[in-house]
Amino acid sequence: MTDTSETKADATGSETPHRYTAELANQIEDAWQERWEREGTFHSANPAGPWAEPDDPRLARGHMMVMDMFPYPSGAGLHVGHPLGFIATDVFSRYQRTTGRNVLHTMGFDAFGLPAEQYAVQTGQHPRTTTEANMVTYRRQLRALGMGHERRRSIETIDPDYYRWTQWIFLQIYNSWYDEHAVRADGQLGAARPISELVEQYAAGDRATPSGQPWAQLTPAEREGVLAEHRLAYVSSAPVNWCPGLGTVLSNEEVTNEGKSERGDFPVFKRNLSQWKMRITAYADRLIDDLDRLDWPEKIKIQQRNWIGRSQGANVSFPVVGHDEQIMVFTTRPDTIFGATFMVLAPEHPLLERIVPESHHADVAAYQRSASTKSDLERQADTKAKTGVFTGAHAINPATGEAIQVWVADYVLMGYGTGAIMAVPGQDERDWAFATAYDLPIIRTVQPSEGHPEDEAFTGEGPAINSANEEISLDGLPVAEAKAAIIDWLADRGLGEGTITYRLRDWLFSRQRYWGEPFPIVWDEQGVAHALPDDQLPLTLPDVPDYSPRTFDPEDAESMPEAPLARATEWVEVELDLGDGPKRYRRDTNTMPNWAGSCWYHLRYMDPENKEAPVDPAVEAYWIGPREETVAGAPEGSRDPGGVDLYIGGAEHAVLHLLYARFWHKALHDLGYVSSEEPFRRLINQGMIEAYVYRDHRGQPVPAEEVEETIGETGDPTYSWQGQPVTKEHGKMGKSLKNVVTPDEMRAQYGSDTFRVYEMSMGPLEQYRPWETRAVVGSQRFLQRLWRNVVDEETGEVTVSEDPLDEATARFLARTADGVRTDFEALRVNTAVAKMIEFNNHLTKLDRVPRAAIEPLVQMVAPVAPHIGEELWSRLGHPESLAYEPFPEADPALLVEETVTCVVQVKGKVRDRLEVSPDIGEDELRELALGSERIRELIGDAELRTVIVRAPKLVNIVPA
RNA sequence: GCCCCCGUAGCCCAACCGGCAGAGGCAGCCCACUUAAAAUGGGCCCAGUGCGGGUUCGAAUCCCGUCGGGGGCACCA
Repeated sequence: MTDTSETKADATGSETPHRYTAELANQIEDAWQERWEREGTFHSANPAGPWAEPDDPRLARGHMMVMDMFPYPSGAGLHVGHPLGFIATDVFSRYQRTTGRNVLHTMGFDAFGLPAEQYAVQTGQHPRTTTEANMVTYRRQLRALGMGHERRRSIETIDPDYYRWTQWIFLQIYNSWYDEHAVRADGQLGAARPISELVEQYAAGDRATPSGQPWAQLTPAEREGVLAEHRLAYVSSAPVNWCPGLGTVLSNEEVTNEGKSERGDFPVFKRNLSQWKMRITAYADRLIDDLDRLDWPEKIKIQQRNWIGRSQGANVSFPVVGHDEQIMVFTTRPDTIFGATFMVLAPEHPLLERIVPESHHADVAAYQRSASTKSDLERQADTKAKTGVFTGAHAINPATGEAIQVWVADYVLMGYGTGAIMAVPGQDERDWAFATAYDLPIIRTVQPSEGHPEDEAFTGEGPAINSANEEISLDGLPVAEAKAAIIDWLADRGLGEGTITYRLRDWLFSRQRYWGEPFPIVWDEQGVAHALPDDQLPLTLPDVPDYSPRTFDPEDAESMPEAPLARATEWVEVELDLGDGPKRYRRDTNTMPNWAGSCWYHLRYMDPENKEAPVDPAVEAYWIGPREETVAGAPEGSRDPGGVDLYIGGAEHAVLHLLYARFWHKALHDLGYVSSEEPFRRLINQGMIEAYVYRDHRGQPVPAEEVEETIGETGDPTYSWQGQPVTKEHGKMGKSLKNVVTPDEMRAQYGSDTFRVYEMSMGPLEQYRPWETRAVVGSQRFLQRLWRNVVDEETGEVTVSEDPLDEATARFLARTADGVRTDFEALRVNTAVAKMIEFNNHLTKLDRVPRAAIEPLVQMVAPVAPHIGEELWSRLGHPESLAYEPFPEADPALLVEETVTCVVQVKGKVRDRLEVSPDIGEDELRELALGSERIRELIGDAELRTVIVRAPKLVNIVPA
C-alpha cells in the first residue's frame, strides 16, 4: 500500500479526493516504480555464469527472452511514437511472468555512431558528454512509463566493458576463415574455422599457396597477404563508397538507390581505397536459406532475399578471335546461348586493355573516360537510352561457332557477375534495346507466346527454337530443361559450368569517424597487421581535443578520408611486445560502424557481468538455444535455429542491423561460442505512430496543439490557427513539423498507465496510425471506472463485496479471462483492452462489485496498466506484488454457453433466430428451423432445394 | 516497370476456418449530477465493408479486374 496516495489528494479540496486523476496516478506510479526497483521485481534467473541462481524455481518453468531494438539516445528524448514497441514488449513480458516463466526483458543503448557525433559537434561538446546526458533522459522516461526492464542487465555499447567484447568478437572473426568443406552440426558443409587451421594446411603443404612457393619460404608479409584472402575480416583495396559530406566511407547497405548516403543524403562516390571488410558473402546461402526457419514478417524476409540476390546460372567462356584470351560471362539464361549475337563488357573490364585493336583504341578510351565521370546516379538516370561503342574485337559463340562483335557499354556493371555478358536481344529487353540502337542482329531462340509484339524481346516461358548445332539440339525443350541440357553440354567440353552469383557484397566495416569502437589491430613497419592480445582489450578510445571528422565539400569526389584518430599521435604510435620482443607499431585509426555494437547485444543481455566470455555458453543455451519445435511454416524436418523468443523493432533495419547481426551470430555459432544459429527467432515490426501536420497558406507547419477544429454547417471539420485557415495532413512526428507530443506530457496530463493503455488500444501493433491526444481521455475513463469499482472516490474505502458471483458475471469473467489470455499470447493487446473494458463496464452496473470478479480483472489489466494494477491489488489486501501472481484461469465449464442463438436464413438472408442448446444435433436443429412459424410463413409450400445446417449456430434454407 | 501490404460508421479500429457487419475508444446529440461550467456517469445516433465482376446456399473474408494509400526492388545479365 502506498501511503502517499491518501494525503495529497485532499489538498485539492475536491469532494472526490480519491478519484483516479493524473495527480493520483503519478503518485501511485512513482511509488511502484520505486518499489519495483528496490525489490528487484523484474530480475530473472540465470542457470550459470556470474549470476548463477540454479535454485530459482522459475528455471524449471520455462524461459522467455523478449527484446526491443534498443534506441540510439538522441538529444530530443522520446516522443510518443518511440515507446509503442517498448510498451508492447513490456505488456508481453509482464503477461509471461504471470504464467510462471523466467522472463528476460531489459533495455540498453546503441550509443556509438554518427548521429551522436554530429549532435556533439553541433553543441560543441564531447560525444560522451552528450550521449551520457541523453541516456539519463531516456532512462528517466522509460522508468516513468513503468517499464519492467531488468535494470542490472542494461548495457551501453559505448561502455568499455561492453566494447571490449565487441573488439574481442571482431578478433575472433578476423582470426577465422570460411572453410567450404567444414561439416556443420546439421551435416551441411561450410563453416567459419580458426585461421590457424588454414595456416596448418599451408604449412603441411595440403593446400598450395597462390604463388606455388612453399609456405615456409614466404615472408611474414607475404603470408599475411595470402591469409587476407581468406580471413572473415580483412583489409583490401577496392572501389568503395566514399562520402565526402560525412567524411567517411560507407557500406553498400548505407547507400540509397539514388547513390546518396542513407544518413544526411550526401552524394557518394566510388573510390579505390584500402578498407576493412567483413566476408559476409561467405554466409550468403545460409543467410537466405535460414530465413525459412524464422518466424519473421514476410516483408523483411523478401527484402533480405532481394538484397542477397542469389541467382542461379552459368559461367560460359567465349574465346576471343586472334587472342589467347577468353571472355567469361555470367548468364541466368544459358538456354538462350544460340541467340547470343554479340557481347558486352563493362567499361572497367580488365580484358579491354588486351583485346582492343589499335584501330579502336581511341573510341574505346573515350567511352571509358566518359563512363568513369558519370556518377551512379547519372548512370541509372536514363536506363532506356543505351550507350556503347564497338571494340573492334570479336569472340566465338561456343554454341554456334560464329564470330560475334564485342562491344563495351555501361549498362553492364563490373561489380556484378563477371562484368561481361553474352547479349541475347531476342530474350532480354536491355539487349534488345541495345541491338536496335546499334543495328545488331537479333535471333529468337524461345518461341514467343501468341500475340507477343514483333518488336519486343520475349522473356517468358516457351519452347526453344533456332537452338541446334551438330552435337546438340535444344529445340522444343522448355526453358528449365534447355538450361540443364546446355549446361551439361558446355561442361562436357570445358566451355562453362553451372554457377550461382550474388548481389551481396562484403560488408565495408571501417569508418573514418571518432565515435566508434577502435580496431584492436596494430600495424608493424612492414605493413603487416597484428591482432592485439586479449589482455590488451579493451582498447579504449583516446580522448582527443578535436574529435570532429574532416568533412569536405559533399561534391568533392577527389578528397581523401582522414580518420580523426590519426591525429592522436601518442595513441597511434606505440611500442608493444607481441611475443617477439618490444617493437614499434602504429594503431589502426579507423573505427567500427555503429552496427557493430548491435550485432551481439542480445548475447550480452544474458550475461552482462561475465568477465571470461561475451556470454557463458550454458546461459546462452538456456535462453536462446535451439527449441524442440520449429516455428510455424519452417520446412518439414528442419532443425530449430534458436534465437530470442520475441524481437520487436522497426522495419527500416531490414538489410542493415538484422542482416549484420545474423552474420555475426552465425560466425560465433561456427566457432562454437553460441549454440543457436540465429539471433532472433521471432520478429515483429511495430508500426509507426504518425501525427497530423497542419500547414498555413504558405505550406509552413504551424504548432499542432494550437490548431482549433470547428465543425462546419456541412458537418465537415475545418481547422484554423490564430484565426487563419490551415490544412490538415498525415505525417511523421517531428520538431520541424511542430507536432511532437512527448510521453512526459501525456504522463503529466493523464498518467503513464493511461498512456500505455491508449497506445495499446490504438490498433494492431504492426499498423501505422495517427496520434490523437484528445482520444487519450477514453483510456483514462476506463481506468477511472476500474478504480471506482474498487475504491470509493470520496472516502478512499475499498468497496468490494465478498459475495459470490452471479451466473452472468461468472460467465462474463470466464469469457474475458479466456479471451484476454489468448489476445496477450498473440500480442493483440488492442482487443484484449476492449474485452477488459467490456467486463469492467458490466461490473459498473452491479450494485456492489464482488472481489471474485474485480481481482481477476485487476490482474488482467496489470500487464497493460501495471501501476494501477499493483495499487488496486495492494488495496484489495495483497501485500506482495502481483507481477508473479498466476494469470486468472477461466473455468472451462463456464465457457460453454447454456444456449446459443441460432440464425435461420432463407437464401442467405437472416429471417429468424432460435435459442438452442450448444450441443444440439444437426437433424434436430433442421426440424426446429423448418418448424419455425416465421420460416413456414416465408417458404410456404415451396419445395426445398437444400438445407445447410451448421449446428448450433446456423441453418440456411434454400427453396427450389 | 515488377513485387508485397492495406482500404469496414465523421475518426481510430473489431469481426477466429466464408455463416447475424460491431467488441472497444474518440467525436456528436440527449439526460443525470452541478448555482454554472468542467470532470464524471447513463443513454442515443451512425456504415453494408473503395469500385466493378465472379465463385458459393451464403463473401468484409476466396478469385479476377480496377481505383486510392503505404512499402520494397529496379540496366543485377
